[in-house]
Amino acid sequence: MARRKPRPAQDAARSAEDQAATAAAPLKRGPWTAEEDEVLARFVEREGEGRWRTLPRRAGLLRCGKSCRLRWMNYLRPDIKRGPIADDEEDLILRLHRVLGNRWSLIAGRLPGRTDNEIKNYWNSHLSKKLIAQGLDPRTHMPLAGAAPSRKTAPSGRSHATAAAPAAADKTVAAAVEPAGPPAPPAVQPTSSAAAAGCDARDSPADGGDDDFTFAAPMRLDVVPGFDGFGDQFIADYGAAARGGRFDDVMGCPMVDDDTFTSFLDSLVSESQFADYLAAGHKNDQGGAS
DNA sequence: AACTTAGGCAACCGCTTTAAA
DNA sequence: CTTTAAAGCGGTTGCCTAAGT
Repeated sequence: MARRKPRPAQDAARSAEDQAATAAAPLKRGPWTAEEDEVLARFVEREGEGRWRTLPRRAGLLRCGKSCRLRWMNYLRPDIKRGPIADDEEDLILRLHRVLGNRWSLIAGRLPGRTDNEIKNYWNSHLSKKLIAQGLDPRTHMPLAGAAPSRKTAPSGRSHATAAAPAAADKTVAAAVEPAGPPAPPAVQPTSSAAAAGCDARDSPADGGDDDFTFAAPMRLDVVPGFDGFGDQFIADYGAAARGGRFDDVMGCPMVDDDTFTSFLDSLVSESQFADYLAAGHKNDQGGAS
């Protein structure tokens, strides 16, 4: 692989606020040192998370706030789980990805101690290749051979450069998947401008979690084993949601609410839990979630 | 042993959303 | 209502290193 040239000095690309926040101090980039880690960890433990923009100045770090937040979230947080992804975690990632697509933060939210970045990297470097080796399209989880050619799915609906320039880590995947031709529609094809504009599964910072959910992207619930009926309703709901609404206000009908969806995600932890979930009567949730 | 290639992963970037002013 | 700050997200980049030649 041709090694990429080091990035040019990108201070010009830094946001104005970042520059202002650091008051002309040259920002340090690249890998964090142990000393920086210690300063940041101590500061966050003392002052708490938040106010990332001004944190570097207050903590005496020559980093931008974004960098500090990322370092804390992905590496320094005390609840980060170290070590390789276990088999059951891998299985759960696969299940969740099959339903959620590239919503790494949502997937990470179901794997305690794992970060979205870690899962994203693991997916790109391991799992996508594993699926390809199994003859499955890593984006749709559908068979590659004989399957309708897959769309360059951009689940978030705002994949700026993705379609034109696949990530380096994804080049193999793209090469393996792309030649098939024109894309296939996702299971739920959003058609409205709202969907096209990218209603996102982004969590609200205020609620701090993944229990506040809107959709724009393909949801592959039809490929979830044992998803007859219940899945149809989910898909219908998601389709409606994707067309601009939320679960509880789409078309004026009682829809699957956020708690139900959260419950469903929880059920993906294992086949047995999923079976329990269905057995517990959630098939009826479509009529009116509690 | 020297060099090249490819994989893994940490870090960065651009963008969007939300809340506060 | 508008503007701005803060936070978060997914995609992308590039460094490091193991494996291959």
